[in-house]
Amino acid sequence: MSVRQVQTLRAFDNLNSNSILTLITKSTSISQTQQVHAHILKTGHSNDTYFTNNLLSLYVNCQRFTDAESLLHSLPNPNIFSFKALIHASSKSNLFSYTLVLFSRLISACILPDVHILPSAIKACAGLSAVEVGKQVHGFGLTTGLALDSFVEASLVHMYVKCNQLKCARKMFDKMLEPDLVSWSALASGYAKRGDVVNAKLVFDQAGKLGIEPNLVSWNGMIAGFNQRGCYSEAVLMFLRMNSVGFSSDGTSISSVLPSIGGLEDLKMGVQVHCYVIKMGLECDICIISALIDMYGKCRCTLEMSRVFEGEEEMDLGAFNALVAGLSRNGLVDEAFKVFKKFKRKGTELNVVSWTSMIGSCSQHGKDLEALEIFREMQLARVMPNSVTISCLLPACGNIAALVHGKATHCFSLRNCFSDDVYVGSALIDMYANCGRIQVARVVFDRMSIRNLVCWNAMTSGYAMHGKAMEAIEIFELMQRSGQKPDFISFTSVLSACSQAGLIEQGQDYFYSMSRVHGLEARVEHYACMVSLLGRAGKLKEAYNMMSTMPVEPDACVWGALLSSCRLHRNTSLGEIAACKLFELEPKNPGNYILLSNIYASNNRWKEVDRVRDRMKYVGLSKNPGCSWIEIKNKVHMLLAGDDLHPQMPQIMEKLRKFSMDMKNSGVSHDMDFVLQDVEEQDKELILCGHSEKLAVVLGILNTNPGTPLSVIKNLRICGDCHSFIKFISSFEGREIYVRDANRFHHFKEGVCSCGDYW
DNA sequence: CTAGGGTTAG
Repeated sequence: MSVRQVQTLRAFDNLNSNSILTLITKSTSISQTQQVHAHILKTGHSNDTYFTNNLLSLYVNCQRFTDAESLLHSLPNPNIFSFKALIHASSKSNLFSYTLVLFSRLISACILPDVHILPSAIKACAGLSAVEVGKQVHGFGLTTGLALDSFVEASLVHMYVKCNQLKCARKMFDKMLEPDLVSWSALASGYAKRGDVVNAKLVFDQAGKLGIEPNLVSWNGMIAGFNQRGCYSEAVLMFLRMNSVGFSSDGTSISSVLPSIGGLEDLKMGVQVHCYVIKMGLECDICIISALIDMYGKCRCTLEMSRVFEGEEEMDLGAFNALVAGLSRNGLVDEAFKVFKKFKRKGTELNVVSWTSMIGSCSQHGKDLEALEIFREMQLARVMPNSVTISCLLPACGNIAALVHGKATHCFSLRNCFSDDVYVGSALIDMYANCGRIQVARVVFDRMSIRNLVCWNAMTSGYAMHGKAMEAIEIFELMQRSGQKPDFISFTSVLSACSQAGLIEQGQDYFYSMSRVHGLEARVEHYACMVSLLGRAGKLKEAYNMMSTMPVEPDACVWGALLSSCRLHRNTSLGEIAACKLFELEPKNPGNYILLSNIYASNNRWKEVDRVRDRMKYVGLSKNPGCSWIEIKNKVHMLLAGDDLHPQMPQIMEKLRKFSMDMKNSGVSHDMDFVLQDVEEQDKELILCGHSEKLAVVLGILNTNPGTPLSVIKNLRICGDCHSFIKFISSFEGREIYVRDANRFHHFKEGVCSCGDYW
């Protein structure tokens, strides 16, 4: 003990206890508190509730909750004041569970709480989202009459808003004798946060009638609420309205409205707000900087975005995260990765958002292996992933059919209780479907307690991509019966399922119900499904006619669906029209040339096959190793199609034999053996064409043949439909396979992948 | 004892 402390203690000796307490009640120094404690013990006041309560408050002031707690325990007869300070302080320090423990101990000690303690307990319920406990406290307040206090009423409104029980909050608010500004603000912004635009506006516009004058916080709460819920235009309108009634926006208003401006991609307004920020000298506010970067990123102004970032002196993680997200949003994944690596090297402590946005950026841009690698690094860096991280990582596993990693990620989310999240659930369904495990996808789907549109769509499209049309339709119908309205994506999946199953009438009914029943205007991908639906059934003319009635110009997917159907039905005239258009739209896609040459070959028109080959060379596809193999591919196609009944089969076979000879002479192997031999050549691109089911069988053979080291194929391109692909992937039972073919997944996502489509 | 408002990842 220092000399000074001894002197202080001596000084205390000369004072009576009362004067000590009045002298240092406001003390926050722990040493002084301990000295007083020593003095109380010495002077024999330790059993005196009055003195101990005051001492307890001193410990609370010093944030020494454990010391205060042991004092509380030592008291033989605690009273309301013994609890008061601890309850208030613990609630203020967000130690909500402790607050509720203290509150229940108070009740068990038969001490009646007062109107000051109740709000703290209610605040704790709000903080814990413990609405059931909150209701009990409310009930207690009603029976004791304490709930009539305006502070208590206001805190109840707040609690119900925080617990998302807006109906209770509204009832409580309407019952208040003197509705106050704070409760009113909380209620209105609560509605906004929930996306209930109607009620938010209703309550907000009640202000005048209630004699409430909105202040800056009220306006900001509304803007932030609408922004959080994605009601971008409402947020911007609030911001404009606020300015028009003479409120000048502060940093909070700006950082809340900027993401909405970005969401609306309203660059003009974004720039205006940026100017205002500079004028008001707010450009040093880190939240505003992050929001500005985010806004410019969403408005596709990557240059301006980087300039705002570079102008910043102190490196802020939020700004860095916004920059990475902005770069990746604009397709500049490599740039994003560079920035990410630079900051990692610098030793910047990256948080979950940084890691997650980098993982998401990779998995969305075909860098799936990198996404998995970054996830591994993230764990090494001991940053705890959350449900968003998992929902970004799962598509990476699905994209490359990395079932082992997908399962590991699933286990990870089970261990960490992320699997209840709807986004994680949907991503799991998608991943299992992409890995050929549709039954597992269904189990995940069935186990979900809450389902949103994304889950239903994932399950429907999963079944559709597996060719399980009846199941896809069943899910689609179940979704509507459960009260979930379908959107564009739901229809794409169900139409694609109908097309695969040849359910023409049902598909047409769904198609027309889109606008008639659901008020959805059919998009180009829906037309592609319809063309495929009709075309597959041999109604090529009808399909072609439908294309001419489309409100939008048919794109490559629609023409591709027609060309595939033409190949299926060996229709040269329409096939030529479709191919001609496709050569214009995507001259570098070898699949279109292959399909057309298949049509010619199946009609025994070999001169035209040669012409297509020349054309391929002309557009620069001759370097494509697949190009010189076109005859073989045709041959494989014919063999697999098993088209023995083809009227010109003998001639075709003759021609094929000749091709085979040529191939042999030029050193290229032929027949079924070619498939097995060629895969042993490293780095070869292997292209397989064929009718889906037959192709799937071949791929199965190929894959299970012990002498076939499939791992040596660096580029495998399959011209088949989704059945074959799925079959291919699922035949790798227990083995890991990585498939990189962004094109295929693009088509999958669009949902127009149909029989014979090329990807 | 004095409540209500901010950025970035799906």
